[in-house]
Amino acid sequence: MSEQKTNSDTRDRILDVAERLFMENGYEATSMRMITGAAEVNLAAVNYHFGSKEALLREVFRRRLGWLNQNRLQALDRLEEQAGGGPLKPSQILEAFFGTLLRMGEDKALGGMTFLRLLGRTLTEPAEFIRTFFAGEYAEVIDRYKQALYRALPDVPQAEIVWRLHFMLGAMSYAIAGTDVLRVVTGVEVGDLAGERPVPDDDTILARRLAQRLMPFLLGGLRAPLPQFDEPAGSQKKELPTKAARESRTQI
Amino acid sequence: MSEQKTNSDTRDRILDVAERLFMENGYEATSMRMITGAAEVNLAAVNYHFGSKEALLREVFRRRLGWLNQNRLQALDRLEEQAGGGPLKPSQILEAFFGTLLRMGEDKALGGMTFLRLLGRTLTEPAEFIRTFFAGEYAEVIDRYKQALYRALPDVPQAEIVWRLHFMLGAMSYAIAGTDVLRVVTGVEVGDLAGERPVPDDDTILARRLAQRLMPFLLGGLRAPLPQFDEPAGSQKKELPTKAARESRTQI
DNA sequence: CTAACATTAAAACGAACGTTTGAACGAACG
DNA sequence: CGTTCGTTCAAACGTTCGTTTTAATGTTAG
Repeated sequence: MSEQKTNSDTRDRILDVAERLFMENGYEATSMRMITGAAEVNLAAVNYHFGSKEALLREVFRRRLGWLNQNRLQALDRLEEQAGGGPLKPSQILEAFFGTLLRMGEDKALGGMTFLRLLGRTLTEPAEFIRTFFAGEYAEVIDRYKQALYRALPDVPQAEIVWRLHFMLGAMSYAIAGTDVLRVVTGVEVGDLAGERPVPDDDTILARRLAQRLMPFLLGGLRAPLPQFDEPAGSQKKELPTKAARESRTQI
Repeated sequence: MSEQKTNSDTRDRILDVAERLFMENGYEATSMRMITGAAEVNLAAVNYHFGSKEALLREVFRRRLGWLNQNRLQALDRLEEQAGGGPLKPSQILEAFFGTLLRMGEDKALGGMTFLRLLGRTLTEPAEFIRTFFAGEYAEVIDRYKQALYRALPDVPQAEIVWRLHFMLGAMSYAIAGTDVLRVVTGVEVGDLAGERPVPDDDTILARRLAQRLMPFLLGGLRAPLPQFDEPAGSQKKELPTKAARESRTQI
């Protein structure tokens, strides 16, 4: 779906270019002159339209995360409504959370894989203003999904669920960032598929493949057997933080 | 003969401080003046001892990754020897790969959690010289472990294994980076445990907890049911070795 | 002691950074 | 027409960046 972006507008051109360059180089390594140069606008345009470089980055994310998290909440609303008060299946919850995100990767109007990669790389940036911003943007969504998972997995300690949500976010972030040592893999995958028929788009294929591979992995991790704690026998562990810290390596 | 007398003071102090500051601020946002100032050495000392800022970062990693990947290889050697030519268990492989890393987090002499966090955050940095460096440092280890996993999971398509190795690396990187929206979790965990007895160290506890929680998750993800491919044409996408295509790409 | 070498010190380099300024432009409107 | 107002422009601001230079200071061996 060819979307006619109003690229004639200075403001949008800056946002689009900044999104790409921040993804390619990171925030610090991307200068205002690189952005305004590539967008073919005046150097002062960023400060005029957004106020500062930090505010520009925030706006780059806001226009995408707004849509994303809103749709995540709606997806959860829909599921809970059709469940009629009962708990959801973990797979449904993961599909709503991660599927909504990964579907952005297939839609260029929503930023496509460019935004997904930017998001994955920025989530680990240590800059304080970035962390603060993300914390605010994600607060409600994370809380809602955490509650949903608590209800979906009543026998799993809540602390354990939070850890695993943490791990799932990491697996996804890293995978969509796609900067790592295994990068070639995706190339192979896409290459294998390329000659079959009229390809929609390399990034679109990648996004679909990624979703297809990632979701079973996440679900398997989420539902993995719990680590063994030394506890009084027959205890019905609720949320209680386990007392004994095991020195021994986990026997998996 | 000559000892390492020359590397005694200034050089090591720079490395220690750089490790911490790169972790806290990222590579680009950490200036030479911040490093030399905190290390209480002259500004020119970095260029004298290491040549450049890039070379400094490489050396920060080299002194840790050398130990890490060497021990990873040794651990794998040991397992394969005692298996006498047979395949290893996936849990053994993961323990060797991730356990070796996570044990660094408990040992201050090996960099402790500071280095682990730095590693997790740097793995997603887009700078070319960083990616190139990591690719070289990890090449042998990744290849060896990939082969071990292929043999341990003969019924799983190799491409799928690589994807999941990818996901596992992500879950671990993100978890040890510890910058994300769920950051509070670790604080709660550590706090719950703190008053118990003479605490080894907050970071040590965190490293142990992390290993204990992460390993079952990774194993669950690795062994999750395979995704079903709903390919329109043919659909007998059994995904056997696909020999030619696989060898066509050079591994990292 | 002296010569040679390795390290540290202070100062400066040019380049690039994010941001600000003040003028110029162009459409809108009375 | 003149005025206003949102936007764009070229130029410069002061600061900080990584690196280099040159001299001073140990340190070691002949």
